[in-house]
Amino acid sequence: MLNKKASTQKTREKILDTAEHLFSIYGIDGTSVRNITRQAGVDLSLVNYYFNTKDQLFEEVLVRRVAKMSDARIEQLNEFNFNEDKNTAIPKILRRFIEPLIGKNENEVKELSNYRKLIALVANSKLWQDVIFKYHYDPIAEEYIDAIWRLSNNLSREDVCWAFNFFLGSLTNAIAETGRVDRLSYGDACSSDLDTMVNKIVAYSSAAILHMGNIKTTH
Amino acid sequence: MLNKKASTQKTREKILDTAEHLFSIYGIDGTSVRNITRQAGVDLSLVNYYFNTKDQLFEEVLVRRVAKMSDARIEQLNEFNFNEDKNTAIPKILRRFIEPLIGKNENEVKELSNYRKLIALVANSKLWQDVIFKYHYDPIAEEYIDAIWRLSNNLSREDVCWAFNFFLGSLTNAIAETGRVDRLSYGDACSSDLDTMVNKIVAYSSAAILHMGNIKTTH
DNA sequence: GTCTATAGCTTGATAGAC
DNA sequence: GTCTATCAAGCTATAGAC
Repeated sequence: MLNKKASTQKTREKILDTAEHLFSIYGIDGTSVRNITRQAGVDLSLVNYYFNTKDQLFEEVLVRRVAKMSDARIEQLNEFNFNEDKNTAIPKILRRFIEPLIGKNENEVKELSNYRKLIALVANSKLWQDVIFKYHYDPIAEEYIDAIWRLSNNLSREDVCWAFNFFLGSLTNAIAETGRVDRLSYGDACSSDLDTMVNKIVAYSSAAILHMGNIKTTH
Repeated sequence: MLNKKASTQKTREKILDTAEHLFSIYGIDGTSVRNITRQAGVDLSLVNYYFNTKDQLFEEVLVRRVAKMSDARIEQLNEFNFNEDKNTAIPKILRRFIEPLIGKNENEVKELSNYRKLIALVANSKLWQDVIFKYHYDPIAEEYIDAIWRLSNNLSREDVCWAFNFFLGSLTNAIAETGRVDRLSYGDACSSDLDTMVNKIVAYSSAAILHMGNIKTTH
C-alpha cells in the first residue's frame, strides 16, 4: 500500500508525463484536461488539485525539465577547453550544447522524447517567447554565443547571434522528428535516428559557423 | 453597390485574411471561428457557408498561397545556370528558394507576412506533415535537393537531404520572427529585418553545405 | 487525496427567415 | 448572400461528500 506522499508523487507525475505527451503532439490548445486525465487514468479534478489551472500544469511540465538541462549545459561549458584549435573546438561545443537535450543513455533519450517535441512545437511561436525562452533558455544561450564568439575569431558578435539562431532553428526542427527528412531522402535518412542526426547537425552547423564569413552573398 | 460575385469575393477574402492572421499567432486550435468572424466583421455562419468547416477554412488559407509559391520556385530553378562555380551557385540557389516566401516588393512582403508565420508554426509539428508538406511542399523540395546535390560534388544525396532539412529548420524559425535573435544580440540583430536575415541565412547555409564534408565530428 | 456532480461558459455547426 | 436564433457537445474549474 502506498502512503500519501508516494501516491501524490505517482499521480502528479502520471499527469505531468501524460500532459507532456499530449501537449507535444496536439499543442496546448489542442489538448484538453479531460484527455490528459482520461489517458493518465486519474480523476479530472486532480489536475486542478495539483496544478490549479491548465496553464500552470503546462508551466510545471516545462520547469520539471529545464533546470537539469541548464545545469548540464553550464557544466559542459565550465569544463570546456578553449585553447583547442577552433576547427575541432566548434564541433565540440555544439555537441555539448545538444547532448543534454538528447540524453546520455537509452533511458534518458526516451524520457526526454516528448519534451523535445514540445520544445520544438513552441520554438517557432512568438506567444511563448516570454514565458519559456526569455527566462529559461536565453541566459544559457548567451553563454554559448559568447563562447562561440571567442572561438571564431573572424565573426562579429551579431553574426554569431544570427548563426546560433539558425543553428537553434535546425535543432528544434530536427528534434520534432517530423519524418520529413525520411520522405525527402526516400528512406536513406531517418529523423528518429538521433545519433546520426546529431553527427550531421554538428558537421553542418560547424561548417556554417567556421566558413560563413567567407561566403559572397551578392545576387 | 457590389454585385453578388464581388461581394462573395470580398467576404471570402476577408475571412481568409483574418483567419490567416489569427491562425499564425494563436494556432488553429487557439483560434475560434467566432474570433475570426468578429475580427473580420462578418457573420459567424458565413464561415460555414463559404468553407463548410473550420478545417476546410484552414486548408483554403494554405492552398491560396501554395500554388504561386511552388510555381515561382520551379521557375527560378528552370532559369538557373548550373555551369557556374559552386561557391557562387549554392548561395544563389538558396536565395532563389527563399525569395518567393518573402516577396519581391514591400507590398508582397507584407501580404505574405502572416502566411510565413503560419508555415513556421506548423513546420515543427508532425500533425500537419501529410496535410501540408507531403503534397504541397515536398515535390519542390526534392527538386532543390537534386539541384544542390548536382552542384555540391562531394556530398551523398543523403547528406544533402540532412543539409536541406537543417536549412529549412533555420528558415522556418527565422520567418517566425520570434524576436529571439533581437534579445540574444542585445538589439544588434532584428528578426523582422528580413533583408538582412536572408543575407545571413544564405551565407550561413551555403557555408554549411559547401564545407560540411570536411568537418570531423568525433567527440 | 480521490471521487461525484455540476456550474458556467465557449465551441463548431445548422435551420430557417429574409 | 446574410442574418438571427439555437442546438448539442465540449471545455475549465469548483463545491462538497468520503
